[in-house]
Amino acid sequence: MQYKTPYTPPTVTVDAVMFQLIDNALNVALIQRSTEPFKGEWALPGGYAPQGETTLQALERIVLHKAGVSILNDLSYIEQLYTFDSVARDPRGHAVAVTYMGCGQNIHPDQAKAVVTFFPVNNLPPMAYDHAEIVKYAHNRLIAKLTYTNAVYAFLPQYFTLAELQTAYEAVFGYELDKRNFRKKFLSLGLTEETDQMRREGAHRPARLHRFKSPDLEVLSRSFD
Amino acid sequence: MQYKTPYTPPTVTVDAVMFQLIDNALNVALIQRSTEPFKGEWALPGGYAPQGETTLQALERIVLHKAGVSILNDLSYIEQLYTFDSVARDPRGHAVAVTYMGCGQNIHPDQAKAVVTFFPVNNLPPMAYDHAEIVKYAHNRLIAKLTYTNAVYAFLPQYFTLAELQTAYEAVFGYELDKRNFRKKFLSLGLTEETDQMRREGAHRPARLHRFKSPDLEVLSRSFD
DNA sequence: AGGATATGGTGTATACTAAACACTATGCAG
DNA sequence: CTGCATAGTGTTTAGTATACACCATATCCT
Repeated sequence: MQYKTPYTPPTVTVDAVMFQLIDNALNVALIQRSTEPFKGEWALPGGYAPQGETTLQALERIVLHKAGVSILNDLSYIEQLYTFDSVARDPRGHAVAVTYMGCGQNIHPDQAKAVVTFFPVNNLPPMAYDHAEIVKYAHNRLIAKLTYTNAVYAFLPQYFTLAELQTAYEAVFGYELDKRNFRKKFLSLGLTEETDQMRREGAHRPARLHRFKSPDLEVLSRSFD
Repeated sequence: MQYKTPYTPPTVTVDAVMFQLIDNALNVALIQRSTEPFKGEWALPGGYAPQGETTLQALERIVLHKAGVSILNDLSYIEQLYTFDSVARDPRGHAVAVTYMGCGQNIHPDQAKAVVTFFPVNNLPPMAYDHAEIVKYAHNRLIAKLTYTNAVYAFLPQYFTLAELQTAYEAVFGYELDKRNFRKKFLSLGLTEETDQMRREGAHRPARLHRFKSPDLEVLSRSFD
């Protein structure tokens, strides 16, 4: 298609919403901006996506550089979230932000560059741009994902107890579940299997460790909760 | 963030997947490309999104120009679908495509520019780029939307029969529903109300017309089918 | 006028899923 | 050996989903 004026694309940026459980609470990774605009404020890690790289490739490079986290290696699950493009969202001018959401169970920032800080989703600091809105959107998507897929696996280590599993759901959903009903329903999905290992810790009965049969994302036939 | 080389954004394009029911079948609006690449092939209406316009504004302008359809006026529902950005998807070079999906019940292309053609989703022609994949993705999203929201309204006129309503669900889902169970379940959602109007057509008992109480998209508490 | 036709409209029985709810089991610490 | 802290387990009841068949009624035709 021809334009009278030469075609100028908008700025394209990428941002990552990275979730992790810390102390049984759902947390998000933020960085403190070192430059204007919003210098000193908290923001999602992200940056400019140039020609020739996919947005996911750009995000991997940028988040590794700015936050010391490899979204490909440190996250167990990642998906595109939404593309935010209101003209006013960036004070420097029109920017189209392609956002991604992911979850990990043990995000280890490279200590040399570890400027990333985790905040509980229900106790977030004021954030730059429209990033508070993006985090909220991501949280809603995450709740949906946990109800119709096996995505919880992304928060858990390979071997885990049923109590840990339930806690992961509760942290994401934001409310408590009944232990007996939870186990009955979850186990009936057949996603996991018992192992012969137990976890012994503290002055109480040890817990059996379970693991997922498949490491891949599956859509459930009967959705969960 | 600083780059050694000046920042060059990728090309940003927009595409629309517009659904409509025709003869009780789900159809998609396509146009025949008039220029290379893929000249003569069928494609989703779309084009370049420039700096300074939101992607939705750009889409409205482009689809009106190329297909004679106003997505804002002719569609009852529109939402962002996904952003496709594999580097290889456009033979001219890296393009990021922000796609939208919408539904209408009476899409009237401006006849002077009416180069848009509707194809049934289960009998699509070969399509340019990755557009076949995009349509499939949109169809899956649409099925999901109809199960957990009241989005069917977008396919129906203001006054409709329960048979038409059921047909809309069947056309999107791709399978038939039981009439009695359908009515029981749907009516229990309380989204619609009876009117005192009837539709008389053909040699049989007339059907009562219903209408939606609210014209807005709502997420259902108990999802449908 | 009355019968054929074509679609509109309705109910019940059964199976399954969801929700509420409390006690025993077991390893460790003291 | 007792206390403690978490692990682990079943039943009852209510609600939702599924399967399934017949009567109602306006029109058309003869």
